[in-house]
Amino acid sequence: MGVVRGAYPSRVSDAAIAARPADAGSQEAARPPRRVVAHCDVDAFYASVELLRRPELAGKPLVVAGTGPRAVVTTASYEARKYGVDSAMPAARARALCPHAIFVPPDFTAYRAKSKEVWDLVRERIEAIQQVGIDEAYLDVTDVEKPLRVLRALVAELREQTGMTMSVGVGPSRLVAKTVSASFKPAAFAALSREDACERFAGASTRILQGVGPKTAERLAAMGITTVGDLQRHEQEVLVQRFGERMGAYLKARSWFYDDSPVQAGGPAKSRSNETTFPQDIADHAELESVLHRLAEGLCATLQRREIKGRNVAIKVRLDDWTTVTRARSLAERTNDLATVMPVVLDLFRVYAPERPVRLLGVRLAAFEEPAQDAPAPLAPPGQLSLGL
DNA sequence: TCTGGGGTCCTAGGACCC
DNA sequence: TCTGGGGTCCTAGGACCC
Repeated sequence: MGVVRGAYPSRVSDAAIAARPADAGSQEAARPPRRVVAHCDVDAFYASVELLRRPELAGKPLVVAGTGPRAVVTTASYEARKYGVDSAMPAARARALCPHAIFVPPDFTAYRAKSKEVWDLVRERIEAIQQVGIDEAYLDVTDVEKPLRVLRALVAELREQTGMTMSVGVGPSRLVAKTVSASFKPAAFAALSREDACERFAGASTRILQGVGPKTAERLAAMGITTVGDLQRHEQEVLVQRFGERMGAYLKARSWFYDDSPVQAGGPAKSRSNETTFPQDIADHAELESVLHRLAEGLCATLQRREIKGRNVAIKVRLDDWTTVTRARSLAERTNDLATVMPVVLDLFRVYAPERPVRLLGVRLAAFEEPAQDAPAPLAPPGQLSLGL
């Protein structure tokens, strides 16, 4: 049952989506081709997986969260969200807000398995897919005939075969598609043009724009810009002054929902890390060093399993006052060997030698690529290029 | 009853080379 | 002797996303 959620638009037609600007004799060759992009987002993914396993919990507020004193909420069911519980909130606060909620520790193995089920099925239908995390993906359905019909069928099939409910937003860009699905979920199915999005979301907080996080929203608010409409009306010059050339232009473009970023599958990972937050801060360096050993061991095991080696070793230290420090060193050779990595980790830690209690430690390996051996040839021999004139 | 873990990208400054 | 300007590589911090 492809229910249209969110008040707008009550019905979108494939004909309207397919309509393209007349490109007859196109003098305006610069106009980018019109695209149709969908953003697909599984509703309350972790909580939904838990509900499948325990159907007796259906309709009850469910919170997936760790158990430690510093745990945060990973996902809350929509019943729990009614009480103000939301992702990334400290679990203790969630408990205070909704004491009768059922709290379940996360089971990432199960979520990964269900995620594979979901996206394998989507991939069978749609070629151009960019998965983002475990429960989201962008689809480029420009070349799909009757894209909305196909997407509706996909949503129905997904529900039938996997038990998951997917929200879908459609638009001419990833930005519009994402904003639509996020605004109308759960069980969203809606499409908006760029112009519609500009109108529809003009009164909404700047935070709904992907790319505007808490810090940027705060800086904007200090300038009197709290809504997307405020941002639309603001001089780009002023934005550029405050945020720099690039970010200023980016913010202005976002407010008018201009976005030409392509839907493209991400390449191989660029870094891997392993980090942990302690239930209580640790001041003892010997104890901290043994944690580093455990983290490096786990990281190296992962890299060995995946047959990846890195040249850049880094540690991360978060102090009790929340200051976060990173220290990194590049090696001559790529490695995933604990006997090579660990002395570097220890040296970085001992040179930094935190003077306050530590709440988090992390170890990271990066620079996986073979140093570019097939780099493009220089335009001219270096000798000629160098001191020209 | 403060703030997880795993990532990506951007910026800025310094070293070094030509 | 002093001058100018790029490149690249590297480190550190920060914002953002799921």
